Amino acid sequence: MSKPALTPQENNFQAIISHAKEYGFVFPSSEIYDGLSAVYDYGPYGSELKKNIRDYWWHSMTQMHENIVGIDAAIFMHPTTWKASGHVDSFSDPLIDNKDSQKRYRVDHLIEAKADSLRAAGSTAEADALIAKMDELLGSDNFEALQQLLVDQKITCSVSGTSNWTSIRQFNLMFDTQLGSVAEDANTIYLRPETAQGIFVNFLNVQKTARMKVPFGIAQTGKAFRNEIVARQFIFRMREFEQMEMQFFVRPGTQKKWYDYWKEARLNWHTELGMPANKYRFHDHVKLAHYADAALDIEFEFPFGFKELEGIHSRTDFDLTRHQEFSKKKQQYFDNDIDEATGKPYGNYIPYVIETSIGLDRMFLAVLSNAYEEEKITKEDGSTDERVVLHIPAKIAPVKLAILPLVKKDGLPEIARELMDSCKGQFKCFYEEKDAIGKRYRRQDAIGTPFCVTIDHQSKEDQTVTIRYRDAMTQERVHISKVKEIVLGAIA
RNA sequence: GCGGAAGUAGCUCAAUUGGUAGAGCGAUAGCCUUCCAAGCUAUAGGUUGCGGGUUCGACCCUCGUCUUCCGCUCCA
Repeated sequence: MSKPALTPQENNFQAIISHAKEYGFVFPSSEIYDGLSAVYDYGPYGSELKKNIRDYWWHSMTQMHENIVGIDAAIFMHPTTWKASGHVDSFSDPLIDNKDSQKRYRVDHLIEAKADSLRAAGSTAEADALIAKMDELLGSDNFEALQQLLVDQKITCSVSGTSNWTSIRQFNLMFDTQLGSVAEDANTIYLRPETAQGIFVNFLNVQKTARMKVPFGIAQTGKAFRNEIVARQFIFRMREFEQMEMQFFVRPGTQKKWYDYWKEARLNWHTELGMPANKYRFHDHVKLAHYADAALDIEFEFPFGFKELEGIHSRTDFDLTRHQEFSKKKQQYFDNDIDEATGKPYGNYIPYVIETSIGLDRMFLAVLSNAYEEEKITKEDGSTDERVVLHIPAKIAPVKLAILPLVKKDGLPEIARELMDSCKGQFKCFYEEKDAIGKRYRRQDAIGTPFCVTIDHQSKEDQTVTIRYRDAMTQERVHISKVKEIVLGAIA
């Protein structure tokens, strides 16, 4: 009868989602029309935080690495892009319905289940043959034979017990739409399911115009779209999401070295931001995607467990080679560096690629869930109180500084306004003179503002103000001219 | 997609056997002038998720639907 008690973590996740909505970080999309499943909008503070995370990433990639440049490719791409990338063929699942029970299954799962039961019965060889047959038919898109396989193997629906199946259909995870003016047979175009291909098709444009030499990287942030069958867990898995990707082009044979380099470099990016190292771990892929010779996830401990936050993939020369085949345009690079083994230049080759790909929305959720705390505090008189505080790293906090005159008369607002005007051109500030000072501090805690400055009567005498620190709740008196310096020092 | 639970003001919750919706907090404006959510006054805010049905009458009963959460499933 009673619903199962929530674990502290689940409870905390609920609280984070509520907090995100109540304080203007994340709203359900089109909420007045009951929302749209797995689509969310970012509010005033959420959009600032998201932008700051994106900027921090962009800065670390394109400014801190002299050999990485950025691009901003269109979401729409030529349809052949997705044939070359393999998404048209493999980014889809073969589905089948049982006509009696109306249940829908993935065909490969049905067959794998059958193979498992064969193994359990000791018929290992038969099971292996079945799987091999399935892989062959899937690979050749031979759905009729695949369906016949279901019948031959007497695979039935677990609900109805019958094998009264519909025909097999492909469910593609890419969204498609129409583009008016292209040829009849190609007028379906897709919303990109990943941003990477925009980089690959521009490989030579970028290499030539920016005069890049291997090894070099191309960085990009932008929206991607996947028609997930089930999308859940707040902004963790959305149908429309934003990626921050960097493709690093290297000399063939050196990919392992760079894979290891980026594995460490990317983890460092997280910890340098102030995220706790113990909430991260690597997860090596056992089953590799069609394009990779090595792959791992950087997982983060979200309130619902360790989940993928970022991927590091060694994509080999798969993508560029495929684009070369499909476009009939050479995608090779001429390397003038001398190969010590031969004494001659390395010459023409298609570079290998190391990809780092992080979900911006997932990073947002990682930051938010890590920052959220319902903190018990003991007041000076010994009584206890609670505050909700977001310990967002100062660098990416939506608002850096709140400027609060203690009272709204006696000339204090004038001094506060002057400070506001001198700071707001350099970082995001918030001015407020309403309500008791304690209440204003709490409101800033709730949105993660790292610094509050209060102007009081003493400020008029000696030009000092109190600066109050979010995490420790301590404050100190400093000259008003030092405020900007302190904030800039913390967010640089 | 399947199973379970839930939807009343921005939030947390009330509302008798079915009798036409209230409070606290929050918000806004004002007073007070105060260093960690103080106090006082006023104001705004709801076709009870949406659509049918039963009824003289529905937040309440019933059917459908949407959304969210939990479990399974899915996530190259």
